[in-house]
This record gives sequence, structure tokens and C-alpha cells, in this order.
Amino acid sequence: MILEIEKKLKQAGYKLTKPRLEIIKALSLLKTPISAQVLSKKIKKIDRASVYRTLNLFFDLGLVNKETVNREALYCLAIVPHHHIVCRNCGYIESIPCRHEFENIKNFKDIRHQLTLSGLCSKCL
Amino acid sequence: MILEIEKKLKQAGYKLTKPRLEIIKALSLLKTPISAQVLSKKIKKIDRASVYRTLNLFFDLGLVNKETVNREALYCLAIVPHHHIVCRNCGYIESIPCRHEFENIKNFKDIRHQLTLSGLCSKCL
DNA sequence: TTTAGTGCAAAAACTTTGCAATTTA
DNA sequence: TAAATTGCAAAGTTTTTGCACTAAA
Repeated sequence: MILEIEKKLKQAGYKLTKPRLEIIKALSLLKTPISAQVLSKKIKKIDRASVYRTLNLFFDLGLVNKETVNREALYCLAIVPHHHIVCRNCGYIESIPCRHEFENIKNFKDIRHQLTLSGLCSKCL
Repeated sequence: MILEIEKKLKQAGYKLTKPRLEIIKALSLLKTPISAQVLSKKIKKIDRASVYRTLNLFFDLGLVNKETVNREALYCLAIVPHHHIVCRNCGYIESIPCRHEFENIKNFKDIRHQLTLSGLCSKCL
């Protein structure tokens, strides 16, 4: 999966730098999406500005998804299509495999998507 | 539709104030989602802080959706379930009726969702 | 070696907060 | 009239930018 991302970065004409690789690695190790802030604090050796620049680049390239979860913007890798469902009470997050096809919407090509579900998990209801 | 929102606000124990009604009205007139910033500039008579407070309240109550479109967080009314597809090149936005049912995800109740699609519209590809 | 990318520091943009005044129910 | 909500001003947070330096191809 990491290799696939690196390939896409290269194909798009971007360099494979240490900060970028670090961020890809960090994201790939996570089970749940993460905010730019928190990611930045997690990877202390990379400057905050670079974290933001990198996440924006990855988002523009479709390598990461950005979704609003309980008011916060969170990022996660977009390579394996999946969704999240979040408990609005305790914040617990589960991943959901993507079962929908969005390729056939008239008038649009090269479709990317981002679906976020929220609810109350069994502990909270 | 507006009346339905007002009812929900009341039911949740909140007052129907002028700023809140203004914001509901403004959102209901829009064909596309809007950022807090832009909405605030659009409704000059309501203080910025109130716009933010109101959007957050509405979001928490599930009255509005918040979605990330081309890096920006945009709001729209959530009463009539629908999605958006955005052209990544020119920003053109179309609404899509919601055809999916998300009620039956195990372990979660009271599910809300937010789906954003992006692509390249026919003019841009 | 050249060009893209980084870190740093500073600026800009965005969002929230405290509190007195106002409005709603 | 009591309690919630607003506007204002200020603070806090988040994100971006300019630029000299560094690293990837």
C-alpha cells in the first residue's frame, strides 16, 4: 500500500522526500483518521508547515481523504477505499468497507468520494 | 422545510432567535453548500461569533452537514438528505439525491451521514 | 547540478470565549 | 422575569507564506 502511494506521488512528478515518507508511514500505521494538529505533534521531527503542506498535497492528489468528524477535520489514506462511522458520544471509530460504486454519475469523471457516518455506539445508547 | 427545522430546534430546547432564523433562511435559499466565513459575510447584521456558534449548534443537532470540499469546510441543511458532487477543476457543484440507506449498521443507532463526491465535470474533462 | 521541498519564523486566517446587554419564552 | 442568546472585543488556534537552506533526482 505504501509502495502504491509512492508510485502515485512519483507519477505525479513529486519527489519522494523524507517528510513525505514519514507522513505516509504514520498514516498507514493508524487505525483511525487523524487531525493535522495531532499528526504534527506525533511526528515531531517534521515541521508543522511541512505536515500541512504535505497533507494538502496528498489531498489534492486524492491520496488522502479529509472528513469532518465531530467538528474536526481528520485525514486518512484513501488508497484502500473505506468509510468511517463515529460515535457522536464517545468518539469511538469503526472502519466500514466501501460497498458503493460511484463511477457512473453522469457528467463527471474521475470521481473520488468521502463518506462519514456518525451515530451512537452500543455502549453509548 | 424551514418549519421542520424550527420544530427540531424547539424540541431540543433551544430558542428561536432572529439570528438562528436568519441563518436557517439563508441556508435554505442556497443551492450549494457554503463556508462559515462566506455565510458570515453574506449576513452582515449577524455577528461572526453568532454565525459560528449557530453553525456548530446546528451541526451538533444534525440540522446541517459539514463537508470538506476542495480543502474547505462547507455547510448545508441536512433536512432533505442529499449529497454533492463537486468539480475539482472549476468548483461547479451538483446535488445528488440520497439513494442509500445507512440505518442498518450493526452496533450503531441514530446514524447521520455525509457523502461528498468530487470529479471533473464535462466542461473540465 | 538543478529544481523541488524543507524548516523556521512570522503573518494571516479562522474560530472561540468572556462578559455585559439584549431577547425569547 | 428568568434563562438563554447575542454582540463586541479580545484571545486562542489553526493554517499559510516568504525565504534561505537542504536534499532528491
